[in-house]
Amino acid sequence: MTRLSSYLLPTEKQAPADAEAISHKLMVRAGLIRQLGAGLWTYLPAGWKIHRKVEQIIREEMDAIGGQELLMPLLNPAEPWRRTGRIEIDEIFKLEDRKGTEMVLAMTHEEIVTTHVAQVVRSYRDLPQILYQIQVKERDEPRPRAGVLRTREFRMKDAYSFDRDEAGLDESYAKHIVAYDRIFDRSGVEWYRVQSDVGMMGGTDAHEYMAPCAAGEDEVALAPGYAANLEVASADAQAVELPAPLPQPVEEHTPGCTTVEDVSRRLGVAPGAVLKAFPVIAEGRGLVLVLVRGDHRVNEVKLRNVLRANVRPATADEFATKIGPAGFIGPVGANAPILLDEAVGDGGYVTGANRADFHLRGVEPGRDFPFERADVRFVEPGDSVGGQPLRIESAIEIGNIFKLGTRYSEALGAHYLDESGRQRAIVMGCYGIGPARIVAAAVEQHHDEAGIAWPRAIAPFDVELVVIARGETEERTFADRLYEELREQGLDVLYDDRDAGPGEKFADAELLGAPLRVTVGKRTLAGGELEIQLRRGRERRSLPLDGAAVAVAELWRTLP
RNA sequence: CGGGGCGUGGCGCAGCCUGGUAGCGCGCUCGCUUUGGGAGCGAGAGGUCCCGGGUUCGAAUCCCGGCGCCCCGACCA
Repeated sequence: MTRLSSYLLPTEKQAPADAEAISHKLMVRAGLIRQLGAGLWTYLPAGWKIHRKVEQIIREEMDAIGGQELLMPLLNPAEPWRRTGRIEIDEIFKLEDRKGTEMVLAMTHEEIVTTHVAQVVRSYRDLPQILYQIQVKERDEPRPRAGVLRTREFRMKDAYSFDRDEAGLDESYAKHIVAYDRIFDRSGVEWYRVQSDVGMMGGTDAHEYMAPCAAGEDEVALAPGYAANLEVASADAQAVELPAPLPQPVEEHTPGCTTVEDVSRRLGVAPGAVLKAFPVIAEGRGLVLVLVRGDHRVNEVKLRNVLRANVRPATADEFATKIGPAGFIGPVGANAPILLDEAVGDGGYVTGANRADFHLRGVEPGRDFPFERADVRFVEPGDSVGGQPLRIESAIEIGNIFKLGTRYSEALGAHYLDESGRQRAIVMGCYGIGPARIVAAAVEQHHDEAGIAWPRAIAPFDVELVVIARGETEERTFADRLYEELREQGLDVLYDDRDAGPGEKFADAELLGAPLRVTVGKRTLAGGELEIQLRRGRERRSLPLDGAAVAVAELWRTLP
């Protein structure tokens, strides 16, 4: 029974002054969410309905691949977090109980689920397992932002797979791909599954699910048949025109030219014909000189993965003696290993001369300096993959899947005995989805100047029924009956029975964004036709009064 | 963590510079009128001006300290 006259749906004409993201503005204006503090949001009834619809889709698809739902405490003893070393993470909320025992608020549940599995699983016969929950997570984010997109408390579907070996993990991983593809398809958002960084934590494979939209915090590189997080994306660079080769490097006076732009202009060569020198300190390895084309940028995530070590830019002091003065450094004569980006083709380049106010022309990799080659640059729009042009879009990360391996099982003693009686570590995967981000992404992707246009599957209501009449009138009697008939058709109907004018009702209906609006007024009864508005595109249609409820239900089933 | 901005009825804002009755629009309550795209008239309710301290006869306003929130960047296991 959802009559708007008695339903808590506080809509606003004006967005909160401090809101920036569209989903933030519209979700507040539509009466779905209210803020309590930085990164802390209450879901009001209609907003919570949407969230629950998304959760239900997730449940159904997780169950379909054999996932078993459980529930683990949010409040955790610190001990398992200490055993995996993650107690050190700044984002973890830490507290003490009255006895002074250290506790943490879980930001995810690898430690806890693995602790239980370690206690319970003994034999290879107990594996594999897929366990999941939909539970609150707490993260002390340095900067919560954009409404519900990045919060300090949020619900997350987190799943964990436990397998006998890598082959088993591959199967569990593949199952999650099936489930996730279906979840995001059913939710009605546009999404891409992209390769992502596995990080330094021993993971072997990882993908993220990305929903393109302006408010996104991530960037994805997309080409037909290719999708990757910008952090790890690879592509073929556009060719660059190089000057004619020289028999040996020639020094040029370039006073004050410390940027690629300065140098390329002064020497009259394309920025891509200059080599950008980027000295870094690799943990446990020391100074490395990274070279990329002047029109490219060094990607520190790829660099870290290539060097298998944490990397930071070197300071001028750290490279002054081994290489040269800041602003004029280059590979020729550098006393440091050189990593040359794969996009640097054969030919003569301009590089720093390792002498203040001078550059070298005609420097050829190999002939003039030794190097190792690696792919360490960011891809750029206009690069290509398999001959197809690459584009870069911002996106919201709505899910991720990750092959963990044995990092947690080893730290927490999750072992089993195999067929030959040998003790082995359980091989794990973890799989997350943020339902709130699906909701926000749906708003970002599906809205217009009037408000939200929900995908049918996650809309707060299937139909909003608007009656234009006050008091006991013929229209209202008709609308009351139609309301019941629509409900009998299985539709979830919001009935705007308020004593308000038509303009206000229409505006609120379009703001809230149910896929269909049905209007009953004088005009309806006089004309013998019911007016229907499809929210997407605000297209209007008419249906005969006779059998209207059935026709509305049929129309609803055809919507995206 | 670096940079910037903002805290005044439910929402959006003015007032602050130059100290002296807290104001506007929307919303809310009551009455009458109005009813197919955010109505009209009239009468009302509602504010510790973020908090603490200081200056002053007097502080929303000036000074000091704190807190909160937002945006950009860094970070995001």
